[in-house]
Amino acid sequence: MLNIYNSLTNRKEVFIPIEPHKIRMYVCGMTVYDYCHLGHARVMVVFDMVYRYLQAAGYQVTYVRNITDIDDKIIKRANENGEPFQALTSRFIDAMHEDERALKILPPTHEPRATQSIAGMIQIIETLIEKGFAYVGRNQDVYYDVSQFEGYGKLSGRKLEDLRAGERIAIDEVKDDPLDFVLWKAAKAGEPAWDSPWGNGRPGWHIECSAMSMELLGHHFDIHGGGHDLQFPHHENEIAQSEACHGHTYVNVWMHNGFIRINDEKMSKSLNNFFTIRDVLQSYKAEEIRYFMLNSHYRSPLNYSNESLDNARAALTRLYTALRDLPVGTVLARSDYEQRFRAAMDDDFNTSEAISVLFELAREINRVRQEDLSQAANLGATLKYLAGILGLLDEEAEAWLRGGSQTTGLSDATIDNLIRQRLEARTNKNWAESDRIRDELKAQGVILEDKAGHTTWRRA
RNA sequence: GGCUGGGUGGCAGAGUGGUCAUGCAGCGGAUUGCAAAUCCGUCUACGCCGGUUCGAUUCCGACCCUAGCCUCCA
Repeated sequence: MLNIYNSLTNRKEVFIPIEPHKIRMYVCGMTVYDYCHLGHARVMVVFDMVYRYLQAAGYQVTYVRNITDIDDKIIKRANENGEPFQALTSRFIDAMHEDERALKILPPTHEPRATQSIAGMIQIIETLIEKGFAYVGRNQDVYYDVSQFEGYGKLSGRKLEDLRAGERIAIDEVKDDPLDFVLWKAAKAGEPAWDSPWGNGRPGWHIECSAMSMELLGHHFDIHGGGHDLQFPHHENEIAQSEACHGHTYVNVWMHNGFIRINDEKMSKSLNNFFTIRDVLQSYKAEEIRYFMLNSHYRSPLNYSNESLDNARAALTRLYTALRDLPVGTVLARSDYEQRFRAAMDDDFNTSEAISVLFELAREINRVRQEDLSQAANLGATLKYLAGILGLLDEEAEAWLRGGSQTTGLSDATIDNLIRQRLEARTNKNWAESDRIRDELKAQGVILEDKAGHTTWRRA
């Protein structure tokens, strides 16, 4: 039985889909004006893991992850670059897809863009105005009237008076209440704009997700996810808009992933302490990034450091080493390993515990491979199968181990050649020469392992 | 100030009212020409102070420290 922690109720709940065997899930994606950083990578990886596991658990999942391709930052950046905003966004959408492919992120079922749902947004705003939840402000922007929505604050656990008492609420003459948020922004000269009943303008940030999710998933769906920082105000506002518009529950389960940190501080654009995915891919394999993220629970903060990535590399090396040289096997049906793996995943996606099962499989493979190779192969198939649910261990073991972090100066052919020379020395019991060659390779980041009849190698 | 979280062994990171997380590192052994890899064994824990309990790292309360949100942010 699957349990998911629901940010709306602050506790784990038994998950019951609205329609049996089907799940409709929406995740807030990127605003595309720059390269994705590790924080974005975490959202991608976490919800990719969720998507994969829900499917492995037998659900038919419709997964929507949007792209925000119009907003103030995009306009600003496009102006700085002196290019149309569409040129900017399409470039970074391509870059994002490249990063996702590297990280083995499965494409969502739908990937809608804000600019393609303007009509839907206008429709919602019109309904909100009709129902008295929205008004045109003194600057021609359209605002949501927070005081009209009874449940405002239920997701983030805030009360309106607490919010008003907040230190950072600025007085704003154009709104009735400083907490009211913008649904539609009137365009200034030269800004991208769409025609609307309130004049030329563009959507506010929150409305796009209400419109896109509604178009693709209906007015009521199962899971809505995103980074923890979106809980307030973004998701709170989404609930306010959608539920005021349709008059019933918008989403059953809200999921929020924790942040990536640098030196115990949130990684973010505003703090300028971020690493882009492509930065990190210079020194580490994508799978190492993925493992690093999955090794801790999705709601925990995750401190980024080279040590953590090195750790991930060592862990993956151990798993791939167990898989190396195994014949093809059959996945063990209903094994104790699989049951414990699923039990861990059913407990709010406890990937850390699920991964520990992978290591137990690896140990068992190593234990039995001498006496019972076919059993080892079956265990190996089981290991690959379970790891696959997390999007791990998808590579061929030998290739992964030889791949290393980055290509060393030595070519595979050179390495093989040196190994041949060393083999000759060993046949003649010329240990000094044999060790010299091994040290030489080690200095180049190549580690040798002498087996019964042959020598294998891997890059450190 | 309001609201959420978190403090676990050398490091990373799960979890539990009374037997093991797991990975890396350390130590001892097996194996090896020596290594590497692997296997077996093994050591360093649960912020602080009280309470509940036969027993608490795990439940309750206070305290200290720390992160996040309250402004764009994954």
